[in-house]
Amino acid sequence: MPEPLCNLDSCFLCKHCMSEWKELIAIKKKTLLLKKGTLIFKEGSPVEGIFFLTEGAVKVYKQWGEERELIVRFAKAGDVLGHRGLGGKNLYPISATCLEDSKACYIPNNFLEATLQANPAFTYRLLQLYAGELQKAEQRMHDLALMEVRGRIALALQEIATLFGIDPEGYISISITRQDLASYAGTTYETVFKFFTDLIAQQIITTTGKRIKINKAPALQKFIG
Amino acid sequence: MPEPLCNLDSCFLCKHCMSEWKELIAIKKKTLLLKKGTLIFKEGSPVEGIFFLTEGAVKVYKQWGEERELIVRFAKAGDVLGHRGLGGKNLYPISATCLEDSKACYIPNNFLEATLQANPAFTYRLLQLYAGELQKAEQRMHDLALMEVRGRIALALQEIATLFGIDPEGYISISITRQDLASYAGTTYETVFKFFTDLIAQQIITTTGKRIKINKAPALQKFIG
DNA sequence: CGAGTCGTTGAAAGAATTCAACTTGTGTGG
DNA sequence: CCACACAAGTTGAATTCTTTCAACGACTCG
Repeated sequence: MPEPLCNLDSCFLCKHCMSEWKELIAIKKKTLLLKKGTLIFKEGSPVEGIFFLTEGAVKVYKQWGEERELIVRFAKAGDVLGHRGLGGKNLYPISATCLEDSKACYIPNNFLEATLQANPAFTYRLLQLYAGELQKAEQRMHDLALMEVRGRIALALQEIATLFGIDPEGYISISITRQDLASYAGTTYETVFKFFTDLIAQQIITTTGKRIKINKAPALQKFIG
Repeated sequence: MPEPLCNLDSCFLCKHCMSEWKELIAIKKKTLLLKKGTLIFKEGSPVEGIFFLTEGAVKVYKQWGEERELIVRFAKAGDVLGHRGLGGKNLYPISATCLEDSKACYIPNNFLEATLQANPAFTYRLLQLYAGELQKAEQRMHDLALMEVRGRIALALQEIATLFGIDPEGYISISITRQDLASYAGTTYETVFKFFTDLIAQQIITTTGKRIKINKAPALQKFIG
């Protein structure tokens, strides 16, 4: 069996899609380069395949009216994108936009379905992935419905720090706007702002430009618990 | 091929699990009878199988503290229960309780996994089911986060009417407490109450005991739009 | 240099929850 | 059959929290 084509531990594709290796090489070689801000797919457009993100960061969100949006989740290297389109109407129920420069493999539906048939283990693994995402989605549903705003913002910070990690200086390894944070926590820009002012005053967090550092995780936790 | 064992059009099991028919008959014969109010499974307990609901109605919910809960979804005849436990830690992330007398088939994990291996079509179909539920979960996440309370209550009424149908007299075919409605809409009992008072005053809905009838669907829709 | 946008802050308005009181209904024991 | 107690249903008022609005300052781009 050939070596995996990327060094990513979490590359779903390399780890679980061994059966169609030749085609996989072809797909890997056509890795898409996506600039920060690129719209990968848009709510309502037809689904023709799914994406495996191999590098970067992406926000997955739903829009409401012209102004408001809810960020459903963030995706990082190793995550799968657009797989919700599989069942039903074959229209993307959500949009996805790059938060940083990113790389992704695009798997057209016909190849995906061939793989699903030829490789039951892959299908089963994908099933588990879905089950996990369902759990996360329902947890998040719960958080958005029952927690109060400041708790949701604190939780958002914590989750983003865990997901994208922190750099050697202690800053969260992704630059995220207050607007995106608000969209993730299901609140408004100003509310995030005022809460940040509080957090900074209490030295629970520090900001340098758009970089955020969590100084006192336990204090942050208190807003969540 | 033998005839299906239940007349349910939407019985996922009969429609998609043809490969292990003998065992299926055995399972079908052991259909569980569940009285109204029965706790089918509880958050945090180990997953040993999944349920196919063949009759009745079930609420699937998460608890928070001792008092509050969020109803994640309702399940009716034909729906699958407990399948979120598949991936990960093998602990139920949610609880499920019967809203009415119900019937369900229980599929132990070992039989389920044998079926998944022997019957790729079944696995694929399950995958699509998951994708559909993910879409619904994310839509609901969006609704809970961005809509205001009265809109969420109106939407809850609409969804429940669609899901469980209406009887010949026009009443929603399930008796649901205001508390459950509040738990589904992510709000409090009293708020549902006050909104109901409004709706009844405007003759948008009528109630007789615990039965609810929607008289003016368009007027209800206005709170949602 | 000016205009405009973005970031920041305070004050007011609005919405929902909480609290508390009151009413209705139900079941039990006399 | 009645009286009482307790639980459930119902309503109003006040508090709390969040959003919205509006204004100000800073920074950027033309």
